[in-house]
This record gives sequence, structure tokens and C-alpha cells, in this order.
Amino acid sequence: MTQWLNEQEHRAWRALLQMTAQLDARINRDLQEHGGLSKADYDVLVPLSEAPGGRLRQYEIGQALSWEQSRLSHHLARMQKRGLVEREECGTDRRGAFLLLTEAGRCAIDRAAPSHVTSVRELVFEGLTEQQVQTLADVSSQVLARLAATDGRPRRPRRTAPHEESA
Amino acid sequence: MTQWLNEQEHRAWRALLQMTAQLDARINRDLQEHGGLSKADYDVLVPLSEAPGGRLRQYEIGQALSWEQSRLSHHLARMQKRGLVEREECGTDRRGAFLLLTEAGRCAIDRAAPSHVTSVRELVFEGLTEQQVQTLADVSSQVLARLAATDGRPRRPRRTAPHEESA
DNA sequence: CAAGATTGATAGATCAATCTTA
DNA sequence: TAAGATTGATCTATCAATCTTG
Repeated sequence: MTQWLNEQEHRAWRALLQMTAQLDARINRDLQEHGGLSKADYDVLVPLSEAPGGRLRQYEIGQALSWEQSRLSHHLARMQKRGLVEREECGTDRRGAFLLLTEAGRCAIDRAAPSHVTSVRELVFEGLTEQQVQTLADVSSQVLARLAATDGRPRRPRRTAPHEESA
Repeated sequence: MTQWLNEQEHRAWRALLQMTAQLDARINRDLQEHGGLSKADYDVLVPLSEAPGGRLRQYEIGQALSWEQSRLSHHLARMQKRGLVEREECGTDRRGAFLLLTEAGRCAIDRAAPSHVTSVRELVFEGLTEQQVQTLADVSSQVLARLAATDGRPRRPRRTAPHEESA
């Protein structure tokens, strides 16, 4: 028999889900309006702009963002077409590829960052106590640890077609 | 000039983003494997299964989930094709439509809910103190309030094509 | 074989435009 | 006109399969 969430946990869970969904939507909209970037674009550009020479191996970005390879590959192809990044062959490991920040990409992230950070500060952190911020960090780290601990858990093989099962 | 996040805020923000992204992915995977539902399907089925007669106006679900009409409409069309819900005309307001839970839909949510709730409890709430849970709820509510307060904010008209701007 | 990465198909999300009725 | 809802186009995410090289 299932142990359900208690009243307090249920409220907290609903509020957290609502908050993250609406916050994500707002952040995406703000970034789009202020610089023509999606949150995903921004997430790619940040580590790239912080890397020496604006150059990173693709898999490093993938790991940093917890993205699948395929998602990363498709997304970078779109960003490349828009001129935000470039790809370059890797000399030491010829399977791999470097990702390069272009001038336009540097421009875009520099222009988007200030209003993004301001928005996050005003929406999220401005009203919080240090205690609350610390709890946010602690709880998130705890949950991340549990996710990691149960990651390679027994995955039953999928017996149905992708994106549509009925039983 | 921009006021950036301090060290603690930055850590908390990164952790929160990572946590919600990975948690969402895990929840989606679990629901898919245990019952062939996506989180979006689940979110639609929950209020519907709690409504008297398994019948709700579409816009009520849309408001509860903060979904756009178009997203809801597309998603319900897919769920209807899979036999999880049905649509019915509304007598008193002939613009509108009722959404009905089918037997298969009831079945799916009843089967998915226990393992979903167990998963959420184990991943999120089991290690948290009452204090921490309360802080989660408080912070989420606060942020939601600020999102609502700045919702109708000045939106500059979009001067570029959808999904691709470069300046 | 495993790791880094790409591709094609399909499901899902977003925007703009439209339709009908209050 | 505005509210409830639908549609088509386009962008994004996910899965499975593939390719190349360590």
C-alpha cells in the first residue's frame, strides 16, 4: 500500500512545481525578448563564454547541462546555423569536436546576461533571507544526491513503441 | 550597472536549476515506464479524476496548470486519440467543451499514481525536515506571487519572426 | 566493445491566426 | 469586443539507430 504525501508536503510539492514551471516560462520569455535567446541557448553560451578561448569540448557542455548527446547535437546545429557558435575538429581525439563561441555569440550572451540576472534576483532572491537561500541550496543538493544514487537503478526493458504505450 | 548574484545565491540558483531539470526528467521517465504516461498526461488526469463525474471544463484545467489554450488543445487531441479522455459539448455555454475521463484514463491514473508518489516521496521529501518543507512552500509561494505581480508588465512588441531573432 | 557525436522519426511546446458564441 | 477553443506552422526534446575512432 502506498504512503501518500501529507498535507504540508503536498502543498509544498504543488507550489514547487507551479513555481518552477512559471519561472521557466518567464525566464524563457525574458531572454527571448531581450536578446533573442532561449534558456537553452543561454545555458550553452554561459560555460562557453567562461572557458579559456571560448572553446570547449562538446561532451563537457553536455555533462555540465545533463543533456543527452542527441539533444546537444541538434541544439548546437541550430545555434550554429544562427551564427552563435562554431564547430572545430579536435586534434587529439578525432572522434570529438570542439565548440567555439563566435563574436555574435559573445555579443548575445553579454547583452542577455544583465537583464537575465536582474530578473532572477528580483523574482527569486530579493525577498529571501539568507536562511531561506541556504535551505534552497541544501535541499537541492540533497535531492540531486538522491537522484544520482538511484540513477543506474533497475530499468526494465521497454517493450512498447517509443512515445506511445497503452498498457 | 548590473547587480549580480552573490556566491551563496549563485550556488543556490545553480543547484535549484539542476535539481528541477533532473527531477523532471526522472519523473517523466518513471511515469512513462510504469504506466505509459508523460508528466503532462498525469497533470491533466489528476484534476480530472478528482472532479465529480470525471468531468471538467477545459479552461478550468488550463487555468489549474497555467497552460496556454493551444497547448492544452493539442495535448488533449493526442490524449483523446489514445483513449484517455473524451470531449463533450457544453450545454450552457456553446463555445465551450467538457473534458471527460474515460475508463482507460481512470485506469491509467490509478495505476500510475502510487509509484509516482512513492518516487516523489523517496527522492524529495524523505530526507527533509518539517522546517525545510515549510521553507520550500514559503519560497515557492513568494516567487509565484512576484511572478503574478509582474505578469502584465510592459511587453515591448516583437519586431522579429517567431523563434528566430538575431538582434 | 565503449566513448563522442550525428541523424531521422516522432512527440511535445509555442506562436499567430482563426472560428464561434457570450 | 472578449472568452473558449481549434488549427497550422515552426521550434524543441526524446528515442533509437548509426557512424567513427579510442
